[in-house]
Amino acid sequence: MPSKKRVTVMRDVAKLAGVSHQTVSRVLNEHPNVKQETRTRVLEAMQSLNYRRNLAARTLVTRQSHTLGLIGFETTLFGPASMLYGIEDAARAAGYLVSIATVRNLERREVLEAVDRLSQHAVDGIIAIAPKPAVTNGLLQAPGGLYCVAVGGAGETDAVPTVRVDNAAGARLATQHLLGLGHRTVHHVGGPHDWPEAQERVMGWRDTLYEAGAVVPPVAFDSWTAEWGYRRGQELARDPEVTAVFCANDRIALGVLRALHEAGRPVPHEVSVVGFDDMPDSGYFLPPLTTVRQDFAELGRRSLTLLLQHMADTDEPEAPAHIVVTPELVVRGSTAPPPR
Amino acid sequence: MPSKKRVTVMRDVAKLAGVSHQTVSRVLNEHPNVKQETRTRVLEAMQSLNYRRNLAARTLVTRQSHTLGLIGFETTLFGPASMLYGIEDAARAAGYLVSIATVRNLERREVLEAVDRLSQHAVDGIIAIAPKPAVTNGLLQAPGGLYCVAVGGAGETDAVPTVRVDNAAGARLATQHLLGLGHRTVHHVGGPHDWPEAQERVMGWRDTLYEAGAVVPPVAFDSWTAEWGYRRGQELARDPEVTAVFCANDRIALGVLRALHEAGRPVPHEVSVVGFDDMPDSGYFLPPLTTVRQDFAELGRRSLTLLLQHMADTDEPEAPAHIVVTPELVVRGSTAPPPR
DNA sequence: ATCCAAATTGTGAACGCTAACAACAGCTAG
DNA sequence: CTAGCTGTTGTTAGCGTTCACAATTTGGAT
Repeated sequence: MPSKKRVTVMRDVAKLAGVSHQTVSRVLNEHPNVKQETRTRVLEAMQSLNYRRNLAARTLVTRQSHTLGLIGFETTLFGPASMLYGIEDAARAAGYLVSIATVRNLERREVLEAVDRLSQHAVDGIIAIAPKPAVTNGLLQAPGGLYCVAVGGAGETDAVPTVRVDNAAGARLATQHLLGLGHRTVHHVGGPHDWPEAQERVMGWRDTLYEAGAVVPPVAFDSWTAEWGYRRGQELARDPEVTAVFCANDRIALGVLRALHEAGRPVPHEVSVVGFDDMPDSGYFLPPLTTVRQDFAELGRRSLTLLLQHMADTDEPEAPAHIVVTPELVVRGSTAPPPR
Repeated sequence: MPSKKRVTVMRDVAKLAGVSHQTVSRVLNEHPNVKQETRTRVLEAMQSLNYRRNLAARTLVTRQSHTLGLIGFETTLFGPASMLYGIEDAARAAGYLVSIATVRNLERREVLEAVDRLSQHAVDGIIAIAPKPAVTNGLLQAPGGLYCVAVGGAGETDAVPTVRVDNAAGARLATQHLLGLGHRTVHHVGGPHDWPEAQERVMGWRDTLYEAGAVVPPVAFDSWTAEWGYRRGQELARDPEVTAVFCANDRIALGVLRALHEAGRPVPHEVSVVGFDDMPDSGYFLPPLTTVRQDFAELGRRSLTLLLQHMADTDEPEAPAHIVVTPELVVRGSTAPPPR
């Protein structure tokens, strides 16, 4: 009963326009050698038949799907979500669709699985949000002819082109800002111990303290969560020597802020706090958070550009490029000179 | 010079296994009538040749891409991002890949464009994060045979299956909680005026006040941002009658919290505040936010289930299903009985 | 042994598109 | 007037699968 609805195909258009299917194809692909008159005739026919090209057929013969793969992790967080947004935006502008494959944990096996899934679907390239080396390494296993780019991790691997933020520079900015305000030293609340990004931030912070001849307090690592910041914040609040805290990200800072407040140590009058990321609402924390801004969307766009560029360089497999984006300090109300 | 790397195809596997290509196909698709022995022989051949099926060819003939489309809006926010996550997770489990098409603003034209893009890529179905009617309407224009589901909007349209949260019920929960604590009435800070979700929350709140015989204060609408909450919070803080504020979402609540704090009106001792959403860090606001929790990931999963189910019901185009998920109240530290 | 049904395998022919080449027009130059 | 170019169009042959059907084998039951 449900009539077999035949969809219009190239041949139908060709017949209506009185040309061969190949000419239709030429019009579709903007081949130069088509007479203006025929072109319009074909276009009209397409219009009136509401023709849409079958991309599967096209992919089959050209081996190009005009689809890009995105391997993501914890895409519910602000950072990754923004990168996804930036990537998708740029991809659409370049005529690509993006397909996503999320990994639940950053194991090599999962990454390989994601690469496999994407490559079966014939993606033309892959961008991986790759905060840990396992991802970058997994990428190397991608079948030949599949271009990959890693974004947002630390800069260890050389084999895959990467786009990343200079975390150490960001940490420097934060630390220098606090030292510049007159703090004797700066404490740090670390992220997860095994994340290169967290490590780089520690290094930038530590180096800055060294150079300034300041005491380097011990660091504790755990996670990226507010809960961790709260826990660690309670400990730091007990130590009257603590007047400045640099947190590995804004969520941790939020927890620290709460802990300090509850311990009766007003921010910024007694203790200054700096975060990292600049999430959308960090400016409305109590007090508004001074933080290091990463432009995630820009990171995403840059990675896409890099991927496309890499895909275009067919013959020259030159050394993979590495783009490093420098973050900037956003000063708000959570930092001030130390008391007295 | 770069040798034309021929990828292994079904015929290669067939030759190595000493069978016809069709038998290979049967093994691949788990057709029952294949002798156990041949099956293993074929599987071994696949393994040793590292064969991957070409999905484009398969799509061409079966007209099924095993890809689902997701139309998203502002995917950088926590809600949409979580839904995306839930959807992707469930989709993978069901053997589907998810392709995304973000729209920058919720206009009909943009939605149509997104549908078109996805349908050209031969997605088998579309899930739209559809907070406004324009999206749902746009979905109706999808070419025949393309199944669509809308998630997360308000429940107006009947033509498309939907999964949504009972916003009115959530607002009721919040309002009743505050009235139950002894507040004479509850003020509300609205979201964007033209979002059905924002409207539903207003209605749930208003109805509850009516039923309790409480005064219904005026509502102001603007956006979902902390900035708006801050602005509106400053106004409310000036009114000593205000002892309870229900915010259309957690971000607004964050702004309100800051405004109240700066105005010297302690929360919850003088003023109680309730949010909506339960974002990951709401429990670490100052004070920890009492809020209405929506399980976004679950919403995503449910929508995927609904879509698959809808796709399976080939013959019976029965009335579109509407799933309504009830949110729950999470009581934290931002609510207390009114002063005195 | 014989025959029928079921199980297993093989053989074209699509699917809708692009690539490669052939064919034909119109034009310029000799 | 003809050779040779350029611009435009048509023809044929895949791309790698699955589908429909035919062919073959197998396994009882007669």
